[in-house]
Amino acid sequence: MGTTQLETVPEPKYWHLRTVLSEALDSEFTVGEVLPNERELAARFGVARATLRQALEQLELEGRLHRRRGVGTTVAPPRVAVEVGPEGTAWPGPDDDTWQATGSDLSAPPAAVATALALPRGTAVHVVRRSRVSHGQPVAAELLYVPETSVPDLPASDTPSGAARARAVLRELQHLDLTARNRSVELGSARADDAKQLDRLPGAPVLVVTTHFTTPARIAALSVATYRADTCRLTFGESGRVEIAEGVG
Amino acid sequence: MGTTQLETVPEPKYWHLRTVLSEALDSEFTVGEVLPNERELAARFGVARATLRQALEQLELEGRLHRRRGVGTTVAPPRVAVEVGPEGTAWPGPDDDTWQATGSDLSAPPAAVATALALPRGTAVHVVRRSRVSHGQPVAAELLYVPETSVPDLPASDTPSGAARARAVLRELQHLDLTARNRSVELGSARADDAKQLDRLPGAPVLVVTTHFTTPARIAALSVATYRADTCRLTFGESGRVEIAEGVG
DNA sequence: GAGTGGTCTAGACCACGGT
DNA sequence: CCGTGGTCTAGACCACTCG
Repeated sequence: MGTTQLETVPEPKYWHLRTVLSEALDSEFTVGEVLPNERELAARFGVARATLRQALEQLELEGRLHRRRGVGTTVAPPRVAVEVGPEGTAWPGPDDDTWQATGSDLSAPPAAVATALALPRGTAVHVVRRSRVSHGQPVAAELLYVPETSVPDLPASDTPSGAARARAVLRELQHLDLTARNRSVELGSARADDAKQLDRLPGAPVLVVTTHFTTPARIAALSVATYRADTCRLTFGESGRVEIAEGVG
Repeated sequence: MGTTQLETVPEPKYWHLRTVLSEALDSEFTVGEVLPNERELAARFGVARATLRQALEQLELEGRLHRRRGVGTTVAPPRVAVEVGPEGTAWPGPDDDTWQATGSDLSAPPAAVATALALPRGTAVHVVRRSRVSHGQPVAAELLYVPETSVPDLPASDTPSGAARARAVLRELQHLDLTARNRSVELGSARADDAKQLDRLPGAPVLVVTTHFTTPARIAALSVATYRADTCRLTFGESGRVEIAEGVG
């Protein structure tokens, strides 16, 4: 009878740990500070290392921690606000300040892309690779798919691939009366090449932003941009100025 | 000398497994089909169950699988396109078809919310809880924070909390000339209450959509909506019609 | 080479859904 | 009740960074 509500719902250990660590981060650590190593933390909390790691993974997913092999675990700065809409920064012009073209070639896109562009499977398109940097850190890798019919006046290039070719394609695109439509965001995991470009391991969580660029007549290009989910907050309003996060205080 | 490129970069097992399983899902399984259980799959691939689970977690993160304790692992349908912008569905009116008010009270918001609303810490605000359903499945849980000054004419209620009170607050909000601004999307993990509402476990990955609603004069309300990251694709264009995903074929 | 996080193993037990 | 996925353990070894 005298049961005084003893642990109605026994929370998983890793979840409780996450909470405890989260509060410790708020009150006892500063941005950039290095945490004790995993083996020590596990011992200190009396759990197996795997359990401790499960808690750290959560916090990394939430953008609170930054873990690097061979280095250690550090307290992450607040997420960077990255403007992706409505029609602003992601615009496919040659190097603005945020996007930098890294390469381009002419090849067959994935089947799903061909479908979206209403092209027969296996049709080659221009594939432009760009990378986005913010505050000195790489935040996004983009693949821009441009059907040949969208850039009929592209000059024959002596460099079959590379940044120069990419810029040439982007210049041609600017001649079109483009409208960005059907932007969508979903969670994904970084493929090996994206991961390398974003300085992460394969499988790292990313936010995939898909954008259709249309002319009045047809779909002129398709952009698939993968943003680091741990460090980025994607903003769509007219400014990303208003801050929500603020490490308590 | 005669080294013929033997595994230049030994891929992690779980990543390779993810790829193999992903291809198997494309070619040998149909949506809704139940996979063999984890112990069997692990044995079949000759790996420990933990490793197999790491691969399954990746696929679940990518929205390819659906795992339920006590039931099994099934092939997930393609992600649902959920419209969240620019000014459409997420509008805080009383029950439209997509949002359903579930409750409301007057209480002090988290410090970060108070800051964003430019209120002194500890100031009580109306907190309206809503839930969003799509295709019969819960996809989002929202907390809408409304300062008392935004709804001065709210009638005194005999029900101090509950759906009726929530609808009353939402009705009052409609009297204002609201504009949605500074919408942002970031990755988060579901807190215990959100998780329950979304039929997931605590810590499940979610897409957190933060929206500021402003009048010409000031910030009138703040919405924090958490969407299931595994089942949703958030769309911002004028329609979510154009499909990108299509299980190869 | 020393120290870090990343991967992997082989087991155990628990919580939940259906029968 | 049984079978499922979820949690947890105690170890081992690997890949990486840095002094």
